[in-house]
Amino acid sequence: MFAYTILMNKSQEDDKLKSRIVGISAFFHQNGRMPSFSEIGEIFHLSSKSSVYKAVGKLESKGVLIKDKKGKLIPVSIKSTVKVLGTVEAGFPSPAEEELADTLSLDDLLIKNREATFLLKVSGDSMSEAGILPGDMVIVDKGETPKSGDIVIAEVDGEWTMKYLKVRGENVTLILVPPVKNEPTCSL
Amino acid sequence: MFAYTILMNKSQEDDKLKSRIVGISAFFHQNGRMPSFSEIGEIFHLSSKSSVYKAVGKLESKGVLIKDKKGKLIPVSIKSTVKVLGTVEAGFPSPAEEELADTLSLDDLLIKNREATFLLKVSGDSMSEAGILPGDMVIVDKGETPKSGDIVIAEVDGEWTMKYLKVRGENVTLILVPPVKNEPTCSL
DNA sequence: AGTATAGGCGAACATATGTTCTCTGTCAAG
DNA sequence: CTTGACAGAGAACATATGTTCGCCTATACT
Repeated sequence: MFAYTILMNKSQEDDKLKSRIVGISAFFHQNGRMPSFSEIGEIFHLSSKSSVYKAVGKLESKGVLIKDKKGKLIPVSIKSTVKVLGTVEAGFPSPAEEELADTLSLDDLLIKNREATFLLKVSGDSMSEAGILPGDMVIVDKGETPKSGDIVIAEVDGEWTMKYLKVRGENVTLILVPPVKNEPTCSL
Repeated sequence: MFAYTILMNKSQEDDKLKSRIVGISAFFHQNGRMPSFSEIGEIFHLSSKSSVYKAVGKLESKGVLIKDKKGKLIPVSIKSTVKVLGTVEAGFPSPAEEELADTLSLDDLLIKNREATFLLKVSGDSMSEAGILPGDMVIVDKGETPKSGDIVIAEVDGEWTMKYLKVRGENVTLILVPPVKNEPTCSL
């Protein structure tokens, strides 16, 4: 009939918030959109929309959720999918480290200009020294203007090959955009 | 006062549909959600929701859009971000090829188990033969059970290194999942 | 004791939502 | 010229939406 509030300490409260975020995240990745307030009610096991409203407001004040000007939820940290950890030699992530892990989306990390980006498969081994082996796939951004030192895809004598772009003067219009500084490609 | 329909031939019709999909895609990537029917009306320059309903139904019959059981639009080809093309040697994509290009999301391509996937930076050069150079980032899926021949991240004498897993008998629990067959890693 | 606070329920409200209906004008085919 | 198909407008409808208010209970703090 009435609500029986179960008080909890700080860590329990954090666990509660985290599990709620996980629930919303699961809904988002399953349905391709953010849940409505009544749907959040089902996720949180709240039978009242006003309770959902308060809970969402709390999550919003913590910066986990953001609303539209129309009140609709927009995915912010929800959309990000991969946790980022340290180096391999530094040791593998412990559960404690996972808590502090930052998350990001591979799409957002690797793609700058969505319309001008392509995926190509490499068949030659001309760039094997740079870690690009035959069979790898490369992400190409043809919207960027190539800088000297970049790896570019250029037409040489009617054939397309991957080369370093070293000096100016060549009429090359397509480059391989480096998502990380000094690491000019992504092979997989 | 009334609608003046401008009839158009086949290619013009395709252009119209494509521009509408582009409009919806732009809305999705800008707002993080699919537009409502009234918002689609603004995108399509339709002042009536029923016209939007018909237009959406047409797009739906072509498989470009899919609806919930609740009538809400879910992103399908909209979410995908990168066009996939042929090999480098096969020649660079012409505008005609771009039309036929398939699109996919890097997240969906590279990540199987979202909760168990991490991003690690490589500092050693133990796997340089496989194209994994120092400074590269690798995608690790610790939810998969390693197969022989996979590249795994294992603890050897208290240190974490990347090695090939060749035979059984080692107590390794974390592997590097190969998103493409015979290409067991992604470096960038 | 009493008071305050936090979290939840339920009702109410204005608006937005998807859906269906009829109607109007334009074009192409008969 | 007539007919039918097509695309859009406009109104109507049932439901879903986000938001606000008042009331409740259980704990925490004087």
